[in-house]
Amino acid sequence: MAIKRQLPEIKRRIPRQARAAETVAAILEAAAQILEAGGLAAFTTNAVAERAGVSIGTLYQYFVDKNALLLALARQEMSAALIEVGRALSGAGDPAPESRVRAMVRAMVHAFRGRSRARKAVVQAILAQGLGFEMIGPINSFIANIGSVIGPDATRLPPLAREQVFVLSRALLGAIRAAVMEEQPFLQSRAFEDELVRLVMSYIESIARDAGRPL
Amino acid sequence: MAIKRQLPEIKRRIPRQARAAETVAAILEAAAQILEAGGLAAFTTNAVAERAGVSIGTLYQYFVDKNALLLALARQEMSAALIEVGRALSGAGDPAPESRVRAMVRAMVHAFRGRSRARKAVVQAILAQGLGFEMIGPINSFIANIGSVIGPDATRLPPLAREQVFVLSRALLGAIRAAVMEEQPFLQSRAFEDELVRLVMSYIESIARDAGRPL
Amino acid sequence: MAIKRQLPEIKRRIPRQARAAETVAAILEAAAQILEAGGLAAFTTNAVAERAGVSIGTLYQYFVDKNALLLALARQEMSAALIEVGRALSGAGDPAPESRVRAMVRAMVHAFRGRSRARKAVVQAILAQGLGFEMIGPINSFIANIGSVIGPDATRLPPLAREQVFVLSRALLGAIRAAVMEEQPFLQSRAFEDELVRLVMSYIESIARDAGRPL
Amino acid sequence: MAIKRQLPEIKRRIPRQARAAETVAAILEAAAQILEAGGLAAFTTNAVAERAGVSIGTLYQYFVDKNALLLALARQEMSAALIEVGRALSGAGDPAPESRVRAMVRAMVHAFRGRSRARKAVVQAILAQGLGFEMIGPINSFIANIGSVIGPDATRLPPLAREQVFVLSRALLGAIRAAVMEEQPFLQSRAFEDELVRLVMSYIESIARDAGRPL
DNA sequence: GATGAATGAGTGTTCATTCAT
DNA sequence: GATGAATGAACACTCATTCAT
Repeated sequence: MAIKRQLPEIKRRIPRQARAAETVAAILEAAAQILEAGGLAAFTTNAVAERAGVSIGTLYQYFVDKNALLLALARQEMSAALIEVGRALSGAGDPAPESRVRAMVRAMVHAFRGRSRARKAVVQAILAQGLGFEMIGPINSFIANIGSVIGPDATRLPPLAREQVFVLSRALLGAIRAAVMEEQPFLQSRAFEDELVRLVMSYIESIARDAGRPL
Repeated sequence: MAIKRQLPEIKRRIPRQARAAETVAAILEAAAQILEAGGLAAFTTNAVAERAGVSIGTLYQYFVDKNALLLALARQEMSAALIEVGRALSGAGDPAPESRVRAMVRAMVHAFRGRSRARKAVVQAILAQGLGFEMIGPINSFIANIGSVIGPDATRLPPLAREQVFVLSRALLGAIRAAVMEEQPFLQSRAFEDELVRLVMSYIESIARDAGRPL
Repeated sequence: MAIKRQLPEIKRRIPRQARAAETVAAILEAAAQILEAGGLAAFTTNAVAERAGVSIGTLYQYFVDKNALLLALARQEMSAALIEVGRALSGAGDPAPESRVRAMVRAMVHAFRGRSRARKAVVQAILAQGLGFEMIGPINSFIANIGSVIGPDATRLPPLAREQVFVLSRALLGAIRAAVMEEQPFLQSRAFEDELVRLVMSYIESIARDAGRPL
Repeated sequence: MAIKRQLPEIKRRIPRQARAAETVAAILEAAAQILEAGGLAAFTTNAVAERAGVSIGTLYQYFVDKNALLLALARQEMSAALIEVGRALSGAGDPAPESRVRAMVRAMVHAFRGRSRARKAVVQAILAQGLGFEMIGPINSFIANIGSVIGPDATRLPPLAREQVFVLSRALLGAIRAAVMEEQPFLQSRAFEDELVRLVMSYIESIARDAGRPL
């Protein structure tokens, strides 16, 4: 059994009181706003503290350094996005494969829409540190089981191979991410959604065909 | 007190002498090395000048500012990658669609391999400035005509729609980029290549099918 | 890459604590000393901070930029000089016109004596920015009413015309300034004072005569 | 007899050939243009050389350093102004004192009008170096004899005292200079000219009266 | 003589972080 | 716990000046 790599202590202290929790929330919200408004360039600890209405000293009481703040924000935003996607998928009405894929795609596009500059900056910073893996992990495992999620019991696909999970998840995320970052006007259009669905469906169908179990 | 009328020129002077050309090359090479070794964080004008073996003043004789240097590097790296891909594609022996796609995929993976951190940093910085479009433009137009490149004359596809070009190019690039950035061990494996080919082929086939011209 | 959204505020923060006020005073005093010792050429933010015994960061905590520091110093020096002149004038014993003019002239010469290089540099810098009007404003309005200040109630002059105020104030200031700048040995002599008084008195008398109300 | 203080060598070489003289002229003209367009801040040796159409090396062939260039320019501009004033005075028609003073005043205002920014910058720089005396010397001696210039033979005044010359010249110059530097709209108005004339005339008359020789 | 590529000390300014109060 | 004044290393960038060609 692999030893869990202990991540370096992120928080200086665990907030035990209601007030402390509020303070942390205020700081994170301020960080997101600053990021949204001015990008990574405007993201300074002093600016965040000021907007949060706390002193710079207080900020450092809860976050060891600037990076810890960024990481905490990244985790918060990512998990929010994942929850949204998960909810969309579990509540899908039509059980047809394509309907479920479409629901997922729509949820992802939606999740990446609001506060796009903040998310973009966070993603950028995270990637720059090579921590992308940690953050994308949940999405990864989610797509790994896409076969079972999609197919009816009879034609259920076996779990995808490592490379297949990788290619599918990164291709999908990559296309959405690029649309967000380049601020493409068609980001929320039906046509774009259609093509994303086509991307996923055709890939899965190809795998299913090769496995002798066409959907 | 630091405000100056600054004409919007990119290069400060066009190198007319052999020595100057060498200097520019040295600076660009140094920039790539610094980026490769330490990422965007280590990319300071002073560090680049020092590694290039020139004074900081000389660096500024050829690049208006730090950003211009980054842009110049980006253009250089991008065009190098594109040339590699183009060559691979034009020189493909087997005219079968899948062979050609495979050649392209292989060239792209190859192109993105060496000096990955430098390329990563460059790409990151470019995207952060919203200049992604300019840099990715050539790749875009390349994929836009993929239909005609791939199909036999009889079944030649019409040019892809804007959203289709976008989704296909970004999905493919996104998957490769992620593999590079996350330093995935399978980056150059046959399995990974196979899946990338599958991604492209299944997508194109799906379009062809919808257009009533199956490959 | 050095571009930032900068709100147009002059002071970065209003000093709320005693220590802060001391720091600001120390910086201003240091600035005056540096200017006095080496003129505008020696006036660098680093030099000022060092002489003030604070870090460069502290200096920037109280002054947005070098210019703001210069402006603050200018305001301080100017108002000090004006207060001196005002005091001299209000406290004059002899109400005879010439006595009052002499008191004013003496106060101005006195005010411009100490720390002449500092004042000179400050004035120079202010003028270079076209802010001369703002700084000289108080002196202007002071001289504008010189007629009423000087004359007995019966012969009180009407307010001077714009051009008259200008010529009289600039002529007087110009002569004093030149004596200071050229370090004329007679700066504080009685003879020099006499001639300045003559300059003002003869000008005013000429105006009074034209207005039909000889003093 | 006082030993003439040998001014530090200004020119590196005395231009002996026509071409060299042209080059020097071009550089000085370029310097004036740069100064006029962008003030002292834009006045860099490289900018001057470029506008003059010569290499920076050539500029340094004729001027030891930046300061020498500035000084040369100052001398040129000053003497041009003086010549203008002298011409105006010698060619005056009406011999009445006030007419002659008016001619002089008008010439001075005129001389300081064109290329005001350049002159302003030059004056500023000169003063900052404490070389004001050298430059204003000619003007000084000009005003010293104003008495004899003005009065008819019978009432000719004796030469003014040192302090009187100083006060009159500096007062007049100061008023004009201030109007130029503050870019006063009335600079060329008749009203302004009238007041300058009044300033000079009333001062001279006062002296004449004290000397028992009213004009 | 002329050129212009190269130099590098020096400037203004930022911002993450500390610590005395 | 909270504050915010103070710190100072680090950075981008300028420009007068030199000197090999």
